[in-house]
Formats: sequence, structure tokens, C-alpha cells
Amino acid sequence: MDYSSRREFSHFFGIIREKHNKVHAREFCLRSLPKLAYICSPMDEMKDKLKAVLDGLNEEQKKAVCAVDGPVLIVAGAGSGKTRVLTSRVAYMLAMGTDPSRILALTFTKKAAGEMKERIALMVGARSARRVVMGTFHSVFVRFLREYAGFLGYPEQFTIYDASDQASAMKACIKELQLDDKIYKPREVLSRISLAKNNLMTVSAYRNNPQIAMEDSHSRKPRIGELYELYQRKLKQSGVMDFDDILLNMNILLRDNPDALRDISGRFDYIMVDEYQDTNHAQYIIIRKLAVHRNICVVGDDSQSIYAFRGAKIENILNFKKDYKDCKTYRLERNYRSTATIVDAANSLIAHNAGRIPKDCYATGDKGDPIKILHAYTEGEEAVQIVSEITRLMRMESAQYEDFAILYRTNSQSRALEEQLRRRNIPYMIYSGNSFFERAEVKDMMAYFKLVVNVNDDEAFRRIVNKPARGIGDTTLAALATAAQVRGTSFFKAIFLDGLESFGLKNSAVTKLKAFAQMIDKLAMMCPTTDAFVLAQRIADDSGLYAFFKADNSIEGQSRTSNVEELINSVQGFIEERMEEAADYAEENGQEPEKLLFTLDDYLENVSLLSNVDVADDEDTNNKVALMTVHSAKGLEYPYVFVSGLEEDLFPSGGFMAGPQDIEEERRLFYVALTRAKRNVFLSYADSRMRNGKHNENTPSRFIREIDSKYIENPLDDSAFRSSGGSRAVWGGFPSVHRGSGTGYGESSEVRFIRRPQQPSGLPERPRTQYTSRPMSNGTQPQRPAMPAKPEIIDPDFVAVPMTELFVGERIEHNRFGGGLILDITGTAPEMKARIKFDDYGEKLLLLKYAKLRPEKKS
DNA sequence: CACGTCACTGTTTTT
DNA sequence: CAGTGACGTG
Repeated sequence: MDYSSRREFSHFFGIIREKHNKVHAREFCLRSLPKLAYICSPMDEMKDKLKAVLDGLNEEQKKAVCAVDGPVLIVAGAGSGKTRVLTSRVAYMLAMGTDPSRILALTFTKKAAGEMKERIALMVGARSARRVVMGTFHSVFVRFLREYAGFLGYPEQFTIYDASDQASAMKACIKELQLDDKIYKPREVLSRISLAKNNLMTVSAYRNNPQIAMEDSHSRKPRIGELYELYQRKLKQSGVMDFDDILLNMNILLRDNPDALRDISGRFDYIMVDEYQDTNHAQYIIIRKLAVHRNICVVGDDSQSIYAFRGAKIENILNFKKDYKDCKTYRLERNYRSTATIVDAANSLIAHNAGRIPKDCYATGDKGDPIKILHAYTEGEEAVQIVSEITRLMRMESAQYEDFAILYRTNSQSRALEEQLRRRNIPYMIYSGNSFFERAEVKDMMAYFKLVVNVNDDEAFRRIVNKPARGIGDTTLAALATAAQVRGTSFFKAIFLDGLESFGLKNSAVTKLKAFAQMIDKLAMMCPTTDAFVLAQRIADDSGLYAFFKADNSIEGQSRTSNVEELINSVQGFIEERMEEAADYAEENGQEPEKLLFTLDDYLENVSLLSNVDVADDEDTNNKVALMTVHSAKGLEYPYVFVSGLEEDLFPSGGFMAGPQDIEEERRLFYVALTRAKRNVFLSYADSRMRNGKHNENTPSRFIREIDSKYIENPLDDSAFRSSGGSRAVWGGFPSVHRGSGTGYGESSEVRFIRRPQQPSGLPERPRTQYTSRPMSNGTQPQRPAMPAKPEIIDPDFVAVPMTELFVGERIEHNRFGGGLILDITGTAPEMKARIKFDDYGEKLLLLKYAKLRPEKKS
């Protein structure tokens, strides 16, 4: 049976509904019992409610819940009951009489928002819970942007480009500027633009920034600025935003439209932000602007910051105290999730990172079992071992399938695991790149939806204009594209322009285009007044797409047909869900249920902003092994967690790691992986792994070694890290000393120790390559160094080793923690640690190879 | 214009 | 090993 594919989506909406009903039943009991029990004054009732909210929380949690006014920073370690605190906090505010609609709570995934809503509903009732403005950054902001779309020059029903739409649009831009797509790779250009947008760099800012110009010309892509401009123009012309535009345009709106700022910020008295360590600059500024009342509460854990690659700034949480001087800080350090072994092991790992918020996470649970390591020869065998372990645990500890999660660094690793799970008939569920929505036929259907909602969506147009075949081929489309480009309009509108012959379009081609456009136009006219499900069916029929798939009787054809059917059913599911919500709401308010219409716009908005974990909330999720990337696993927990592929160059991800900040992020990622587990952790690695059709030999990840070996059942000895199989290509010709740069800790500590340069004491270390924000006068590349040519200069450990002899009792200075006194020094070479009592941050144990210490300046 | 074949190239992670 | 793009044939 195929567990992986299309049924993922099938019962999604049905389950949501079921959950709502459950909520209602339980909530009914919870809410009516106290009311029946005593009739008392409103004051007493309030006190009682507040007491109920705080019941069962620990002291620190209670404090964090009650501190509703003013800026609050909650540093919440993994498994410390963060969601509980957040939900209780909302419940507390509501019990105090706050109007729920004046609370804004922002999360990163819909799932997180949904869970919070559900839990709040249990505490205070669905009616209030529903009115809290709670959702992802993107979905909440999209709603604001629709209201003010006109101001920004967008149509109210703007659509949203997904990653492949973006790539395709960028390709068109590159072509239009006649650039070489070997040099200007669409994805690369896009990620550069994405970073710019997340740092609130508009097109003009980008093009006028000399440092950017330097960087781009240095990477031999001087025309990225132009591409950025063209890309933005195209998107606007199409009435389309990409993910980053949602944040950027929100900022532009709040910056340029004082009324909008006043209006939107005036809607809320309290703002809460979850996973604050993962906010990027654009989000940070929006939050700042909206929180005029300063009742802002951010929750996060700097040790779990894993989204730097998409612009997240760990500084946001580190600097919160500076931004809001009077902020109150609460630390949730008590771990309720995992065994002591897991908590301590994770702590021992993360201790290798410098620059953290001081935090002392401790376990409350049992000691638990040590961490097990699975050593395999290939990824296939790795999968076999994992699966055997799962079946063993199910036998021995009567575990259920749903108790297991298999985590990995990259999505492609799921293949081998899947194969093995299928072979052993183990039900599983992959939570990754929306497999359902990524199917060609589903995307086609979605493209029709998008085009009907927004006829100017050129990428949607391009995708389906000739699907099914209408005799509109590449030549015709290219000519139309030129016409649209020259006249500065969308493909759709260009069809109705005069003088198309001059672009090489024959009359017959124009006739075909017009027929297509009229078909779309007719559907588009229906859009605002037609039920989404009805319209979706009309689209499937009128477009001929459904008939086209239906006509194909092959296995694939049948699968395509049923996927399209499923998509259309999901539209119906969506409507029913919303209808029920609306009906409940009306009922609770004692009103007539409003007759509400849900259009295709609503559906599209909902679906385009779904994340990996959102989609997978399905009947089928029940009792299945979960497979996902570590990134997707954030916020989730499982009794048994397998972290697979723990190999150098995979986890930590290899290749382009330029500095310690990259390896630290990888380490945090591994920290996230470990802390997902409640009972048991298994770490697996394979000596050989197939990557892009090639066999790669690997050494075990340094992270395995960084966990204190006392928490590991069968720790690896040093020889395991040296090499595997002996056939590895390492820095040829260099003695083992240099291997460290490529392979982690490939050599014995003595060797490293000897190689460590002894700097004349007192001389501060030459600063490491700094990523300055100003162009350098000598014309050297101010960006990250490219792939290092010589091993000598890139060994991060080598460079980071402290340059002076450290003595107990000496005073030193640390970049982040400031001045401190060395209390003692323990361990040998690479693992040498110093216990330091910092003046402002208290006692900390730092790994010398990462801590950048210098002798304190004499004043 | 549709469909097949061949060569090439890419290596994270995601709202 | 894919997924994509270029090119040729019916």
C-alpha cells in the first residue's frame, strides 16, 4: 500500500472538524461545571478563573503568565512548557477582561497557531479563542495587505508565488535581460533578492548601495540589481507577491501610510510572538511598529535558532533587552519533556556554542536510557537498522508507530528510509515539501484557480495556457510574452491589444488565445459571487483539464485524475470547515447564522501559506511513523527519535561553511533534533551514502563526539572518526593535521595541540575575516571568503584557538559576555574548557576552541 | 506542434 | 539519480 502519497491530504479538513467537535464537548463540561457550582460575584468569578489558569504551572511559568503588561522576554528552553505558558497567558488576559480581538499572537506555522487556539479554546471557550488574532506572520499580514492593497498598487485579490513560480518568473527576467542563466542562476539570484527583501532593502536601496554593487560585481553578477527591479516590476504587473514581499510590503505600508500604521497598530493592545529567535529583520521592524503600546511578549530559545539562512537574526532575541530596557525576563529552564539523559546530553552538545543567553536547562524526568548509536555501511543498511529498532521497540516496550520520528538533514534522505519502511509494511508519513501540492496535475489545477482569481498571474497563465493542448505552443507564447513585455502588461491583457501581428502572432493564434482568455474571463467574473467548490468544479470542467486526465486510462492517468478530484474535494472541505466555524460563532453569539460565501480567493490564500507540517494533519497521521527534516520537527515531540545521516558534510552540512556561525547553527539544529525526544534517542550514520548518483565515503559527524560520552551507550572511539574504510579523499599530500578542516576532528588532539601557534602574550589575535558592511578600499572581496584554496587558513578550530596562555585567576574579556575571571581550566586540547565567572553574566563553562577570549584591557 | 531522446547539472534547510 | 533543457522526428 502506498502510504506516502495522496491520501496525505484526504481527511485533512474532516479531522479538523472532528477536533472542533471534541473541543466543544470538553469545553462544555469545563465551562458549565463551575457555573453550575456556584453563583457568585463577578469579582470572585474572575479570581476563580485566574486561579484556574495558573493552576499546575511552576513559579517561573506563573510569573511569565501574569506579566501581561509591558515588554516581556520569555526564554523558554526546549520542552519547558512554552506553548502552555503562551496559551495560559492569553487565557489570563481574557480572564482579566481583555477583548480577545485585541490580542495578536504570531507564530511561524499554522499548526502552531492552530494548536494554541485549540488549547485556549479548552481554557476559555471557543468563542473567545476564535476571536484572538492568531496566525502565522504571513497569513496575518496578508490580510492586512489585502485591506490596503490599493495603497500599495496591488489588486485586492493578489495571488502568491510559490518557489517554482518565482524561479520561473526569474528565468523569464534573465532571458529578458539577455543574461546567461549559467552565470545568473535563477535560484541564486532569488536567494540574494530574498535576503535583500528580508533586510528591507527595496530595489532602489539595492541598486544604490555601493557595497552591494561591489559584492555583486565581485561574484561576477553585476546585474542582479536590474534583475531585482525587473522581477519586482513583473510581479507587481501580475498582481502577485512572493513570500518575502508579504513582509517587505507590510513594512512599506507601515512606513509610508501613517493612517494604516495607526489603524493596524491600534487594533491590538497585546502582541505575542512565538519563536522569536527565528524572526528576521523585516519581521522585527513590523513587530516594533505594531507594538506602540509596548505590551509585547516574545518567546524563544536562542539555542533553537535554525533559520539564519532565510534571514533570521538571532540578535533579535539577544538584543531584546536592549530594545526594551524595562523588559522583564523570565527563564523557563525546567524540562518536562525528556529524560535527564537526553536533556544533559543536549546540554553537553550545545555547550560547544559560544554566545548564548545563559540558561541552565535541567530535567525533571527519569534518568532514562543512554543514547544509542547505529553504525551502518550504507544508507540502505542504516534504514534497515532503524526499522529493526522500531519493530524491536514496538515488541519490547509496546510502542506504537506514532511514537517514532525519523529525522534527517535533507529531504532526499527520506528515500532509503521509505523504501525500507514500505518493505516491512510499516505505516509512515512524510512531512516534507508538500508532496500533494507539488504534483504536476495538482499544480496545474491550482494554476487555473490562481488565474481565475487573478487573471494577470503570468506564471499561472504560462503553466496552463496549453494544458490540455489548445494549439498554443512555445512560438505563440513567446510572441505573446514579447507583446506583453513591450506594452508593459500581463499576458492575459496583452491578448486583447491591437496590433498583435507586429509581434509575429498569426490570426489563428490570436483566435485560439482569445478563446482561452474568454473562457478564463467568464470564470473570473463568477469568482467574487460563486462558492469556491462550485467554481472549482466549473473550472475543472470548462478548462477541459479534468476530462483530459480522465481520458488517460493508464495507472498514472488514474492517479492524476484522483489527485485532481482530491484537490477539488479539499476545496469543499475547506468551505465546510469555515462554514461550521461561522455557524458556531453565530450560534454562540445568539445570532442568526450569517449566510456566508467562501470564494476561491479564500481557499487559495489558505493553501498558498501552508507549511510542511500543516498539511499533514490527517486521519492517516494516526499511528504512523513520522519522517521529516529536523527543521520541520521544530516544536514537535516524540517518545522515540532517530536522527539519521550523522556524517560530516551532511550533518553538519558541508561545503560552504565559512565560519563558526555556520557550524554553530548546525549544532543548534542538532540540538533541536535531540530535544524532540521524550524517551529515547538513536543516532545513526553510514560510511557510504549515495549522493546525486555518486557514492560518498563519510566520517561520523563531529556532533556525535560532542555529546558527552557518558550519555551514550556505545561511544565511538577515536578511530571511528579518523576515517571509514580508508578510501577517503582528504587533503592530499598534507599531514593529518590539516585533515581537520575537511573532516572535522580527524586527528588526535596531540597533533592539534602541537600545531597551535603560540602567540606572544599580550598581543590580541588578529581579527578573523570580518564580514564588514563597508567596501574595502583595496578592492578585496568584502563578502565571505570563497572556497578556500589552502587548507592552512580555513581550519576554524585552528584559527579560533585562543592566542594567549590562559591562567587561572587571570582576567579576560569575551566578545559577548564582557569581562570575567578564569576560575579553572579543565580537559585536554580540543575539548579544553575554562570556567569563567563573568561580571555580568555569571559563571559559564566555555570551550576554549570556540570562545574568543582576550586579556582584559588595563584601564 | 507534440513527443521522444540525450546531455547536463545540481549538494541543504522553509514561510 | 532526477529534473530540466536542447534538439530531432512524426
